[in-house]
Amino acid sequence: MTIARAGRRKGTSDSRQQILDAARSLFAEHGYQRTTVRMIAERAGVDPSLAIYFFGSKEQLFAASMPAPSEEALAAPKLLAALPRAEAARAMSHRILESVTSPEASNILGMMRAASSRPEAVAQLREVFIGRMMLPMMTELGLSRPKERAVLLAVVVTGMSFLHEILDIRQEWPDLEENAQLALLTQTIELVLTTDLE
Amino acid sequence: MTIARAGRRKGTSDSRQQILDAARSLFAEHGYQRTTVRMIAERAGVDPSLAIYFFGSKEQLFAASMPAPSEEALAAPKLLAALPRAEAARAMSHRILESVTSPEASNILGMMRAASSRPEAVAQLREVFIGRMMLPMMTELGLSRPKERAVLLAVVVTGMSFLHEILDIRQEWPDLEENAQLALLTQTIELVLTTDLE
DNA sequence: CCATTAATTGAACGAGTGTTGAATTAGAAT
DNA sequence: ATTCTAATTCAACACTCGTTCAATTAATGG
Repeated sequence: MTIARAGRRKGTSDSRQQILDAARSLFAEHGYQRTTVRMIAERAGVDPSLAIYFFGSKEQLFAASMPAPSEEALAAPKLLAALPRAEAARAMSHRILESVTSPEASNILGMMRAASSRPEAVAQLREVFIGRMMLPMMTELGLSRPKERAVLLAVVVTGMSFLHEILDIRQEWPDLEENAQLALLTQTIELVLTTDLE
Repeated sequence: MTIARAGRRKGTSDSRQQILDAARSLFAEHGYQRTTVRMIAERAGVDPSLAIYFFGSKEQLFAASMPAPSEEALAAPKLLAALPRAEAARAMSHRILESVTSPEASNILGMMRAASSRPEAVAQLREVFIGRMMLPMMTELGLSRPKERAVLLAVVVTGMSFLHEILDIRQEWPDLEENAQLALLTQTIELVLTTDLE
């Protein structure tokens, strides 16, 4: 067992990216405060000071680790726009339930939780979550009042994920099956899509 | 300006309650981690060690400071049950928007946020929020599948408050007026109340 | 009145935090 | 080759936090 000596490593290094990945997952998992620079460094297999060396501070590392929306998520609006409206609602609710249920795909929602008590981080997240994900869906679908609809859709999504991830509704109500969730979620989304906002 | 000397004060003291109040508001405002015992003590006008003396630890103080649902909230189900269903939906959405908008009434939702990264605190909050507030409403209204409806209602409420408190949707979309919010919220709640869950 | 207990402060401890500086090694540039 | 810069570790600093301990003052019970 050789301990790592100081100095630059041979060849090219992906330490920077590994720190970024570790930070992203840990922030999403434990929130900002509970995640320490030392934890991030350990998961990245690196010295804590290296993270600071690369990003300047924990604060800036957090900002840099905010997830950009996946290409898949950015492509979704155009795909959905091709479908008839009822189909679009069903597809969206499927996608939402998926992104809420699957543990790795919930990066953005984990980040929302991480940012929830940090006013500085909120604007950036709002831009990503609503501005780049929800709003494009609404405009691409050609709906009236897209901003309002985007916000209301975000209400459903965040509420769903909050209850799912954080309050873990499944543990106490296992008989609330996904089918029932999906059914009502679909209707709710359809409502957001179709309601005439005077 | 006389500085406070050690020793018991004359007469009866409400220090314990003041610590509890300070803790409740600060936890709801800043979350668990960002709230320090020293902050609580300062707001309560008291020495930090007194808070520990009374409650044993910050952990136990947090548990003790969890808000019980107000008597008003507990009385709501019976009041709503008297109304026709459409009226009930409107009344509920009003109540929800109110509780989400007013800064002091959002204690429970602030606590949910505070507890969000602390698994130990989650069960207690779920019991209060869903079990004692949402579920009674549904059963009192005599609806089928009250558990599912309670959870779905909670989805709307938490999502609404999350966006309002945390992402502060108003700052970037000031033109999203409360009327539009209220209109769609009412419809969503009505949907939760009336949809036939197969 | 005396002993006990409750309430309160002040000072300090120990653990953990983000961050810095020096030292070391490797690639890049001249 | 030599110089410069980038990457890396290690040790340490300053700070904050939760908590503890001793001291002090007031109420309470016998």
